Amino acid sequence: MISPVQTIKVILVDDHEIIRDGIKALLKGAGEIEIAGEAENGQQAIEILKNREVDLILMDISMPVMDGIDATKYISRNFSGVKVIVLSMHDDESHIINMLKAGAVGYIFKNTGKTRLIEAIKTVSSGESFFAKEASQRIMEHFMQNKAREKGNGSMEDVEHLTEREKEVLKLIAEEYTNQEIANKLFLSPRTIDTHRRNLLQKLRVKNTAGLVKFAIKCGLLD
Amino acid sequence: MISPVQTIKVILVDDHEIIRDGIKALLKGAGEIEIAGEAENGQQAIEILKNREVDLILMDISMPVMDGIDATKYISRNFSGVKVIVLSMHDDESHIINMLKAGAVGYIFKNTGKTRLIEAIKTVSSGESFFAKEASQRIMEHFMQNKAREKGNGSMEDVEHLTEREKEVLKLIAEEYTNQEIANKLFLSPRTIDTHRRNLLQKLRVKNTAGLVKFAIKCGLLD
DNA sequence: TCCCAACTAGGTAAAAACACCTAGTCTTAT
DNA sequence: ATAAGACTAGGTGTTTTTACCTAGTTGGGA
Repeated sequence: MISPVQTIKVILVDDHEIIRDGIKALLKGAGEIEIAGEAENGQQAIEILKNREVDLILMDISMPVMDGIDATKYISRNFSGVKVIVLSMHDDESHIINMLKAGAVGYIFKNTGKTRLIEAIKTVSSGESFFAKEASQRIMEHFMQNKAREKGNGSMEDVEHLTEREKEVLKLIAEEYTNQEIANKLFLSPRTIDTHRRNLLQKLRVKNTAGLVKFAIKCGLLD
Repeated sequence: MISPVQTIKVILVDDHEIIRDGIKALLKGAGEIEIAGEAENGQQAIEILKNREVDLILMDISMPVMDGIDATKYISRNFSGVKVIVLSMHDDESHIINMLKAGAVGYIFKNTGKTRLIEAIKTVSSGESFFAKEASQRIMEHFMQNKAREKGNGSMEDVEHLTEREKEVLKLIAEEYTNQEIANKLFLSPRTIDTHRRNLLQKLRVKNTAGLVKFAIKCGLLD
């Protein structure tokens, strides 16, 4: 049986010793939390996990050798019992979302107070997730704008300027046919397809086949 | 000045009176939490918001007249200071993700204990988010597998066989870069990119750049 | 009638992609 | 210790795409 006042074994992962010391000082008073180790990068953190029993990791993002994203990705796949809380200075969406995708279940900032930090550790340790205000907001924005993008369309006006023939050619390009093959299908010269192709590149203001295909998909020219 | 022991004004939204009473009983002891109102559906909840000052809403999902998803959507857009915690019986991904998209910043279950409930209210009230264990897991699953679903297409399992480098190159190809440009970005030889490209063509069983781009979009490597 | 836009097609070149090939280094797993 | 896979990169050659030209035909509208 697990005692209800079981200590939470935490390791700190950050390449700045001063920050690690600061966190240690903050957690000194909290009786149920035990600092079970420290690491300067993701690699070292994983080494510790192999040898010690750990409940939770406070993980920085930017670190040499192995950064927090890769480390978290590895840990969440290979040590599924270990929770990762990101302890970051960055509140930009990409960092937050990347850490979420990597498997982090908490995200707090380095200016967080003692009470919040302990609250976060206990919350995550009991299976919930804990995202600080700014992190929450970014996650929300990510979800919302995703939804907005589903119906909104970027440069959709451009499709209006395409002729029927051009749309036909564009569709076949996106279906992986070469100019020669398209010419055969449409009973035209390959040079004609080439001309259509160049006009498409210009009208849609894209660089190459990749851009054409993306546009074709965006306009729903394919199934 | 706002007092540090400001009470949190909460309203309960659920179409079952018994459940509302249960919650009220649970929150009786918590001094800093005040039940500022009750509603049987989203419509009523919004009416209350127009007349009273409210900090937080405990919101059910399935309700007559106006369900929790629509209500939360409206509230998060029109009463941005009001936090919504979902109080649900459902732990399936679609409910959780839909409420997230609607703007909920907390998700707990109806079998949650008193301590957890109060913890959740305080956490959300202070600007953080609070997701119960199962909700966290579903959110993680959603992020991880993300576009990995949509299994109607035969080739989706192919993405598993791509290496990190290959996915990186594929992404850049879809972003309209040439091999030379990709090589410069990654500090590699153009021939290496060429090799990756050919391996991608083979692994994904597509004919050319168009096929690569379509695959990249299909498995969400872009955006 | 005349003009315009769409569609067609060719010349010439360069750049890029595609096709087979080999092969070294490095890490990880057995 | 060995095998396997990832990542790297080169050789050689063909096919395709991209670029910058010109230019003829057609059908519909001013």
